[in-house]
Amino acid sequence: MFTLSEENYLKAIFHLESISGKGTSTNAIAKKLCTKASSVTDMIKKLAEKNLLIYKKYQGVTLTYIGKKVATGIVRKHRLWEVFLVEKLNFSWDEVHDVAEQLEHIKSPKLINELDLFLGFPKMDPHGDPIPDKEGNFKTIEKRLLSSLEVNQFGICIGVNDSSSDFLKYLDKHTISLGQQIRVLSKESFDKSITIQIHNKEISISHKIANNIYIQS
Amino acid sequence: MFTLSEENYLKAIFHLESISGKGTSTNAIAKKLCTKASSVTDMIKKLAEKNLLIYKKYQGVTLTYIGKKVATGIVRKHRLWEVFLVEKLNFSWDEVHDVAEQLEHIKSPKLINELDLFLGFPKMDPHGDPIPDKEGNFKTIEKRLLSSLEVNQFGICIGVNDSSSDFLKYLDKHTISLGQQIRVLSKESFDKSITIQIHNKEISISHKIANNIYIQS
DNA sequence: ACAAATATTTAGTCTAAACTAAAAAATATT
DNA sequence: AATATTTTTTAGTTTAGACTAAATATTTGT
Repeated sequence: MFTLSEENYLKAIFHLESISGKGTSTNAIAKKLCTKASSVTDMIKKLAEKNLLIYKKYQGVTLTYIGKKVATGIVRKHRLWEVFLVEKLNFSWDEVHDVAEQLEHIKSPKLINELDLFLGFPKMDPHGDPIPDKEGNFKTIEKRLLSSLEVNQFGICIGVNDSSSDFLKYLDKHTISLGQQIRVLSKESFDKSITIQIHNKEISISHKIANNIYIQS
Repeated sequence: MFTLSEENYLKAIFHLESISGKGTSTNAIAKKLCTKASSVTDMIKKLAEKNLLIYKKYQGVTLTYIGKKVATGIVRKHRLWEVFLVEKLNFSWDEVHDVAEQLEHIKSPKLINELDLFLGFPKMDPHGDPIPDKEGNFKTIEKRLLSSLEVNQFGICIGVNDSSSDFLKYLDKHTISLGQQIRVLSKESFDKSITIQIHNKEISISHKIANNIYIQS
């Protein structure tokens, strides 16, 4: 159906679109995929030919309905495999990403639907991201960044913005995980670092960390 | 480490070698992979460069120790994934091959070893083929073709030589499966077809069928 | 042993997907 | 508005892995 490369472009564009809510620039795609803008131009022409996205020179791209379907299909596979790895194969949440990047390209509708059944139709992956259903539909739940909480406010950690191994290991070290209650004790205006209470312990985290943790409040 | 194409060549050569016990000709590889001899020549030069096989012009190839290790690694992955598909995801034995062909190329030592553990270290895949262990070792059990049995001899079906969906569906239709006892009732010299008894039923099967069923007797 | 048939290799071409360097368009700055 | 900067595109290369057609080895048949 689609090549590995085509699928990776569609997924990247889908993510960029869902963050910005707008069309996506050539440069943004290049950055996301660690490639060059000229390579992106080539590929988006090809994807436009196949009606997966709308492209007008110098004006970036927008996924078509079909393009979005394909992209959510890949996201669905990625997230279901992550659940499988954590729940069945003893992977920790910082180990799943690279393997899931490979598994998401396996082509077999039966495989992924049976996997979904086997896992009990999970709604979230190990990082708190929603798993699209067979039709590609998923609800994005209300969430805000920990960095946006005011002093003395609190909320439940429900997701992370960065799924890199380094970041997730940092969270593990400080016993921050999904479902945990976090209260903001103080905010430092100088470097925007904040002190939080978690598990009855107080810890200080940088703005960058707080900016990658999602909270439901 | 290795490309998809390189892995497919190594696996094909490994299979051809283990059938013939000898080195493998360019043409045989081309046939197995449905490609052209000239493409094979190109690739085996590359694999020889990487010390995965020994190649002398016009003399075919033989896998090196390393080449065999890589090949058995792929076979191990293929067969473990087949077990997973059948035991956990409700696949039938005629549905697993194509998906396993994709899954066998996923690169993650942890993934495959955890899968092995999750499945309880199976020794056989759904077609009766042995699964290499972590080190690539596996025992090939004594087996003979059903077609080689004499009249009134019997044995247990322990494997198949052809894993194509068509063949396996044929076996399902005639209730032939692994572990079944089969007795040869008569052999027709005209077309080499044989009549067998299985499940207290008598059925007649062609030589080609009998030649693709392995028996332990 | 020699011709015929078959197998293998070489040489050159094609495609997908990347790249660099240069040109062109869009945006920002003064 | 004119210039500078940034973004995007074009044009031309590169690499892996396939291909065809032609050349060369090897094997087979008489």
